[in-house]
Amino acid sequence: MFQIGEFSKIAQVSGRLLRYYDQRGLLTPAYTDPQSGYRYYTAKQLPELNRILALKELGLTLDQIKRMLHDDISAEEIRGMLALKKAQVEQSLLEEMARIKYIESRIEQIDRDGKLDNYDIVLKSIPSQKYLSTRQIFSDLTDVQLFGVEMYKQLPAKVGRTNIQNIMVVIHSETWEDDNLDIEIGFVVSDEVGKDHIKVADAQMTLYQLPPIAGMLTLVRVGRPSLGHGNYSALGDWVNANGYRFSGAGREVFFQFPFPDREHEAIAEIQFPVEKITPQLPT
Amino acid sequence: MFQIGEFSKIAQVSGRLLRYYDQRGLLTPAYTDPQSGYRYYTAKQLPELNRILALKELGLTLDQIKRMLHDDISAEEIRGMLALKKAQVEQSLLEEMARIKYIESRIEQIDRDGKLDNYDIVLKSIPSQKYLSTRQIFSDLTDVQLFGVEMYKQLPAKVGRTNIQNIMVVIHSETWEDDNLDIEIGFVVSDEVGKDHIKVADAQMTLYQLPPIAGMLTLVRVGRPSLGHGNYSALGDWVNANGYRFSGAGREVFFQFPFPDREHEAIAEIQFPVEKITPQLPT
DNA sequence: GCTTGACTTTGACCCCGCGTCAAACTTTAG
DNA sequence: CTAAAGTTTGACGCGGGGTCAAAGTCAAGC
Repeated sequence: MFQIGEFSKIAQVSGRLLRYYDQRGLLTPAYTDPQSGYRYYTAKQLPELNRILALKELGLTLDQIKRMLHDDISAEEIRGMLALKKAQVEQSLLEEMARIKYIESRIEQIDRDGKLDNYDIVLKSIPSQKYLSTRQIFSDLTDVQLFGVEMYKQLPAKVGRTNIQNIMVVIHSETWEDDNLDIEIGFVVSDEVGKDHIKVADAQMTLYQLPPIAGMLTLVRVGRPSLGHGNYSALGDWVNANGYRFSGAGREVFFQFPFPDREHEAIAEIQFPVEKITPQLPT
Repeated sequence: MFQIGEFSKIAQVSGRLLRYYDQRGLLTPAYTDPQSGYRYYTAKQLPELNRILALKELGLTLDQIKRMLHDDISAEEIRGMLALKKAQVEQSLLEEMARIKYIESRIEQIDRDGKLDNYDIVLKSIPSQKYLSTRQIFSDLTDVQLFGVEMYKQLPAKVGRTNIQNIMVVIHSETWEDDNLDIEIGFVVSDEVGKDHIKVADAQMTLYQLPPIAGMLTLVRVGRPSLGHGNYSALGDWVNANGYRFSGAGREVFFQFPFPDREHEAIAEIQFPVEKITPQLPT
């Protein structure tokens, strides 16, 4: 019989850990003095403790270990738990590898520019939204801007001021040609809106439900849209560096619309749906 | 100006997180109503929040991020922090890879034997210890056992009962030949022991300080030593599966010495110093 | 102006696996 | 028998918030 201190020296663990495992019901001392509360361990408990430590090393939680030790679980079930744990560790391994590449790309960016970017790229998920929009070929960006102004004038009265959220522009053009822009423009609206055919400045606007998007790469641009060309290339760099690819049309959501007299105050979030290129585990 | 709920929807984060970042001084709302305490955010704070989220994605702590944002830190310092973080992530990547191999080896072991082993292998570090021992060539294991019994009879009186810890046996033989065992046997003793030349049964015992060992692979054997041959091969499997190699002579530390009439109650910890084979990062 | 319902506030507890005190008690060596 | 060494329970802390609860505030519609 060893006192807790002696046992902890033999096993190279702290006394606190032994008390904690007692309290959690993982390793109960062979004898506990009812008067003093002193815990006494035997050498036979050393392998029991080692089993706990070995399972902990595998990354299992103490509750899982407790179940494996006390509830008699079949070898098959234990195998399953280990296989699950292995899959989880492999997953986090992939995430760590992505994190390293991401850190590397930020370091390279500092080496190139001598400072951190003034924008940051964030991967989010976007819930389903209702979108009241029209799709047209615009021959000039100014026309797009004017159409936005017109929407701000007319739509609040038609669908209710409180139902209107942000102007969103979807860029359907594959390439950017200033005089041939295939663009969808409209408002993200709340679920209450039911009317689905509304005219704004000779354009027919229709309402539909956008699907949720699990992986949406976003970047906020502050200031004149025309000054933000570097933003798009930054997104391209990001997908290359982090092992993603674009999986759909990009959008811009305007939190502050670029009204003609206040273009420099515009704030927009550039969004691109992306998907991860299936990664390979190192061998 | 957005209320916290609206802002949290735009940014796809919880309101709790925004309040928490306010409290931690990471992102203070553009305006806080002194009467009601309501927080109001502007669209310009969206990029600020995104910067925080991006840095968090890199694995930095909130305190580190706060310093990067507020204390004006040079790009060079930021680069250093990122490089440090990268090294840390690489380290934990290596550990995860080791963990996966370890889990795999346990799964294979279940597939082979249909159940979990009844022993577990644990890697510890061992502090420096004083060792009072003699090294001899024994022609028979029984002689080793009898010498141990003799030590238990004579040594407590000579160095003090409370100073004696466990019998430890170091196996210097490279190969195991039953009739030619190069073995060191003695007691681990407390630091108080000063006498360094003591005779036990015609053998001269000398005292010296064992160095600490950072990586000691251990396994507890319960029962007759002769029945524990599988233990040694299990240790060999472990080092192969986990990318280590043996780096010195093995030992056995007896928590319950195998006295001739109670061999089946013996409990010993088999110890082998090991070192990690330098691992390679995946590319 | 009032009500109602939606929103927001602060505060507290919870998670995990212990490390690290502190104050009071018990055992052990001499 | 005493002093020193060991042990007990209990509480707080960590990191990054999630998840209530109770109370206060705001905006829309009448």
